[in-house]
Amino acid sequence: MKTSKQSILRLFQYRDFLIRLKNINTVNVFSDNLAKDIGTTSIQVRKDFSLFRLSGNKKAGYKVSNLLKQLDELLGKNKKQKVVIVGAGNIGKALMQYDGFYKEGLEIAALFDYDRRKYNHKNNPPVLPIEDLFKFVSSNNVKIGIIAVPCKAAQQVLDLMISAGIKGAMNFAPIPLKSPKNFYINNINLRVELESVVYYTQM
Amino acid sequence: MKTSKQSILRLFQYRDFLIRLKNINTVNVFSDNLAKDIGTTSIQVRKDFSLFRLSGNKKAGYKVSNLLKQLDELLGKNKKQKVVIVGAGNIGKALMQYDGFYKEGLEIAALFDYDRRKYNHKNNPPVLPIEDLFKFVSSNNVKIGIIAVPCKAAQQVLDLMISAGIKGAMNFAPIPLKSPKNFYINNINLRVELESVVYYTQM
DNA sequence: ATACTTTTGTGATTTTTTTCACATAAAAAA
DNA sequence: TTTTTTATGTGAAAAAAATCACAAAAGTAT
Repeated sequence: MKTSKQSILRLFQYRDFLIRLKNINTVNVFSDNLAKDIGTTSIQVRKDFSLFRLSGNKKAGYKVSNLLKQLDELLGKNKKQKVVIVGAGNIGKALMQYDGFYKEGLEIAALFDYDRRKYNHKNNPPVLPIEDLFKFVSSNNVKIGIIAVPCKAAQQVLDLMISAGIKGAMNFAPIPLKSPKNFYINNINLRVELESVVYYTQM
Repeated sequence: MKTSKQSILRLFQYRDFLIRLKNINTVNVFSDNLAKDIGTTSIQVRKDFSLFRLSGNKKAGYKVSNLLKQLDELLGKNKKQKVVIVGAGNIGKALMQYDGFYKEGLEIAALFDYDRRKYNHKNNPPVLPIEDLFKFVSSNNVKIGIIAVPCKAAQQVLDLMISAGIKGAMNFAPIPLKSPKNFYINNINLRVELESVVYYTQM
């Protein structure tokens, strides 16, 4: 099958919209509606679906619940995934408190920090000492990590995650990290993102 | 000139690395070093430079300070840019406290919120009532905004920003927003980013 | 029942982005 | 000095992604 990174990202966005539609009891949706919502064209939407063998009904569009079910299957959204966050600063806390994750099968299982003043074993999720990460990750079979620590600690945190058995991470430290080929890392550099807004605004 | 969105984003990343190199007094850099750092190839780096007429020295690579100067010019990093954040929650505060912006000519001029308990006129940057946004933006000539409010308020905030004269925004609300063609909006959907990590980890 | 309209689905085409291949220059070595 | 080695720079080629063009199906109108 000929897939692409771009279309997979869009599938997640379509799914997001479909969930919103389902919540307001919308039954049918057209490729054009999906396109408008995520800011692309209906041709792109249908092409994406075509690549993944997702089909609708001529003239009648797509059934929201049906399409959603197929996307869930395709994107592996039927299994719950545990996630750990390292760094209980503002970004870590923002992600911890974001209740949208849980609905999407993403469970923030725990936060970890170097600063003992931030420990909170009774919170849900708990904030634990970084020393506990290795044990927690292996005994809870966690595969996903989020790095929300300052630059200088980021590589060290990633190495620890890898050694503990984590397979993919989202990194907020604005510095590229080294990881093995079979490890997937998604670098989110908010400064660069903001800088690019400035750039395009000046165009 | 044949440019591309992708290469512009990379130029910002190269620049990031060059700043780090300059800070440790590195004088020369090779395309291969730049490539390794941002996770691409040296061919890509040279191609990017070629597109923007950035040149180095055969066999001796590039002069860090010289390249940085050229990138600053190219990316419009010589002018200071004021930025306002709407939403003084965790994400808003995380961005406010991130001191990396200031060094990059990005000044968080003020935060705005609907919740009066969050107001703090004496803080730097101040946290002001949303009602003050229009006046603040127009009198301070702010062109960039950051939307860090819940979904339901996001479109309203964007409309307000647009009416006040803001030209580009970074949006953290996980819902696509409508804006005119001449407005640049960078949607950051952290949930989708995390979901894609999970997806690629399962591959 | 037939024509018309709307929407999906996809091969073909175009555009964009990345990679290749190699000419060219400069430094280092012989 | 001449050769070799190591980088850059870029047109050409390949790959990836987006768009086009149009067939096909299904609903609506006549």
